[in-house]
Amino acid sequence: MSAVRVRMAPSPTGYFHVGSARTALFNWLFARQQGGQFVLRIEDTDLARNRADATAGIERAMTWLGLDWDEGPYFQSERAQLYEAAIGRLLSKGLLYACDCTSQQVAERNQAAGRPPGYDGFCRERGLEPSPGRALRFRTPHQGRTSWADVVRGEVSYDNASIEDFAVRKSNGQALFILANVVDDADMGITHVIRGEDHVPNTPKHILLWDALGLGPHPVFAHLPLLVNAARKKLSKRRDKVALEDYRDEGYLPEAMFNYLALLGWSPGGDREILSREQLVSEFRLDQVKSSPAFFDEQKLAALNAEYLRALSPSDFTARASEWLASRWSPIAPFVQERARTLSEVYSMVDFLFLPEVRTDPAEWAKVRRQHPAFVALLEAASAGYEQCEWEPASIRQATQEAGAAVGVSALAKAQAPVRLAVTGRTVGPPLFESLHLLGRSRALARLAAARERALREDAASAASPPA
RNA sequence: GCCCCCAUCGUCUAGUGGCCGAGGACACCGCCCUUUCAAGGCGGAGGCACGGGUUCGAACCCCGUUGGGGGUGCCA
Repeated sequence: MSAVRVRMAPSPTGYFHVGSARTALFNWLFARQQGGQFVLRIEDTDLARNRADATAGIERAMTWLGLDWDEGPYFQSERAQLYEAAIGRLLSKGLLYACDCTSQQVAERNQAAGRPPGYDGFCRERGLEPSPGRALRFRTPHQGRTSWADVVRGEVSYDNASIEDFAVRKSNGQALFILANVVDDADMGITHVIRGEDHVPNTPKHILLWDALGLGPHPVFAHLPLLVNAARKKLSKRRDKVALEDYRDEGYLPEAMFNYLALLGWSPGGDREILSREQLVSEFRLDQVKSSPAFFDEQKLAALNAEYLRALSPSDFTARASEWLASRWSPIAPFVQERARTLSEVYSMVDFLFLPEVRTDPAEWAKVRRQHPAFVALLEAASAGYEQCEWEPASIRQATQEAGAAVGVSALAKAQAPVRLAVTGRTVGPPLFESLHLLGRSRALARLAAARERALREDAASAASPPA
């Protein structure tokens, strides 16, 4: 009886997707309940899209959720020799062949022949020598079927003839995910591969490679249902709010998120929904996970979060809320410290970070408008610059300076005043560029637009009824 | 196009052949409580995609249809 070993294998894309969080959670629950190990492995075979700071983000997010790992993180980028050894073995068995087709050539041949997309096996019998500049492809068998008993979906089966000769090594010599994944799962003794449904089509390839490498019995596969948006499409970074840290920043409690995620695709049965971490560990059943996609419903998450909030003692609630509040403004705390004479003044210097819309003193508004004839033009120029620039204090400063110059305001100080009023509602406060940075681009732009409209409305009104 | 998968209220789900005249939760509506708003209590509307089988009996099993999704990269 071998102990359960599962793994979470994210690619370092710069943020931790809620779908990844759910996958990580189910792996973690299964490992903890079975008394097994949970391994963290970073799938960074594609150096081109690797982000140096991404791993830290993944670790931070998992730690926030309370998912601790027993081993790792391992990095595929440091394990290339292992993949090379596996490639050597496959090569010696004649299971790999070199290919110098470009994807464009493949596409053109397919189109010309009226074939569906996918590699056409052009080099399969050409006998090309493996060499730099040539990719290596797996010689997929043309007969037979590849199937497995998926823990959540039951028997899944593919006709081998429908599986293309997929690449395992790029022409630049780098091993591909599909190969690295199999080699690592074997090397790390992974017993259960629990991952998203989007990996189902990869699974027959994994099994084929696994067997070709003679790695013994393959792991048990469990493909979790996808998390979808309101349109029932896979959650994606472009369309949807998918970064776990965004939910954290908006004040969701990790224990509520933990509980909610556990309910996506699984249920304890009966009427219960609020379950502690311990209850989830003991009651979770991998083989009861549903196979249909689940909508990530923030409204329901919020309701659950509210229940967790109410369940806190008043002192715990105060502590958690204070901690969150502090985390929101602490990046500019040193600047506030220099300017505040009393603690009570701190509030008026940071309130713009918390208010949904700025509150502007009418007298200050009037004063700034009087002193800055180019008010509207400046806001417009600043908005245009802010949309383009990198969202860092130095770049924001430069964009502001350029916006000022564009409307004939050469002094940076003069260019700042209208922006500050629009964005913070005040004429004094912590340094503007740090404040903007912390506020975030979208909120900053929205406030600039609101102030501009207000000014235009006033101008229109005064033009309609000129003062006597 | 081809391959694979999925299908219970708007949403997350309970349901594994009789306990289902289908239960809970979120959202929605109404009432109560209440100085307000929440919270809480009570009630309401709302679903087994469709068609064939199998069976004494089907939300549950089988087949088909329809609808939806995933994949189809020298990405992961």
